Amino acid sequence: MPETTEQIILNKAKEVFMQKGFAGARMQEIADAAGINKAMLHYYYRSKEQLFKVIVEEIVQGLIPRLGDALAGEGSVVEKLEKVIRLYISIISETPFVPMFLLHELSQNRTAFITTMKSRAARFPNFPAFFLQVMNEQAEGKIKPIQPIHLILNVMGMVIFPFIARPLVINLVEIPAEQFDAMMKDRADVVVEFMKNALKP
Amino acid sequence: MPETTEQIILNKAKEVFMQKGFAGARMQEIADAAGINKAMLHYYYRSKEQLFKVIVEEIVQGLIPRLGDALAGEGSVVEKLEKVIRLYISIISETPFVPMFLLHELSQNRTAFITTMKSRAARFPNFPAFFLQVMNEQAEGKIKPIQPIHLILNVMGMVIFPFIARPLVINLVEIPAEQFDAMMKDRADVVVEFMKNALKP
DNA sequence: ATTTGCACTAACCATTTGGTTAAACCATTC
DNA sequence: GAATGGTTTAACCAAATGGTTAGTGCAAAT
Repeated sequence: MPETTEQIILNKAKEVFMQKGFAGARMQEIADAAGINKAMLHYYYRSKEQLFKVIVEEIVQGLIPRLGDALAGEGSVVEKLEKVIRLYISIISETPFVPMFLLHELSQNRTAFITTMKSRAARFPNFPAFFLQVMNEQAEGKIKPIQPIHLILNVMGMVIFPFIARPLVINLVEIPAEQFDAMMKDRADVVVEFMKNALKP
Repeated sequence: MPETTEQIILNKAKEVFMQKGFAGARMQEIADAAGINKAMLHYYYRSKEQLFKVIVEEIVQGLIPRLGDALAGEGSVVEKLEKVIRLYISIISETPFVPMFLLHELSQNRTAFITTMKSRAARFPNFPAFFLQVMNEQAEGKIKPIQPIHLILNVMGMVIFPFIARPLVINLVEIPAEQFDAMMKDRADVVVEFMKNALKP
């Protein structure tokens, strides 16, 4: 069964929005990519803003809950962080434009965008509980002392940065794309080990 | 002595471009911010593209050489990385939009932009030499084994990520801006220690 | 005093861009 | 087979946007 026009539009729009951002995306380009008339975009999704919103909701929907799951379950801090690292690197590997897209749009402070994200991210990972666990394990001497927020910034930074810095590494450090991508296969293992070493008391 | 109009334009354009990106920036907005007629922008800088180019050149100029210096001098791997961490966190703290701006524009693959960056970043930090040093110290057992490229991705990720994720943390994790910024004051110390622990053999 | 040349503005222009409309197409229903 | 209703298109529209132009103001040079 072939995709419905509505679906085709959504998929193509996702590609264009993710690579160009809201400001850089053109309705005409989306229509061309979808192989349909520009009027169809408005027929199904009313406006650029609206289409954008639907896409953001979809993306966030598929991203936040899984992070929540990884942090909420059983396991030590190190075990949970390992889960988060492996999970996110594997997700992002399949949709490498997502991080830059979300972070860039977030940095624009478009209230509509932030509202949309908030509504979809309501059940945002249970950070407070995780922060407590970090402090407890530190008190017990199981891991080196570090403020929880810094810890997750460190981990998320190591996980996400390579994906958004890929063009920088490839174009300016001039490492060939294939070599870079090959290297990224080991990335999860490397980050997990780095994190474990850094936390070992 | 008051700033020249040319300078005012450049400064205001820098603000607008850095916060909105090339696609999101409007010539009219720059003109308004500079308190002058839109025609002046073209009088001094010919076109949006041209103005953009000048700004990128300025930004890159003030960024790359200093990284080169930090990596080129004397000192062990850990000492050099500590220098890089402290240097970049202090630079970015004063111009927090720069990383997102550069990374986002880079991700757009606008050839003009990449060419401009390349020409200004020609003397890019002497990475090969640093990579060698890393491998030597590993062979001597001075630091834990890790592929050099992963090591710098880890460090740069920890340094840069917090700045580009600031809106995410503030808006979605709902940590107040002041609290976040206060925390960032310790950031360099935290990252340095994390890195040292992770590399300690 | 007149000319010269740079700085500057108001008004304008052409193109792009998001969005609309009226009509055509086409399968299903009556 | 005519009517119905959702889908699609070509053509169009108004606003926004990057860029231009003709001319004004004004200080320094002649």
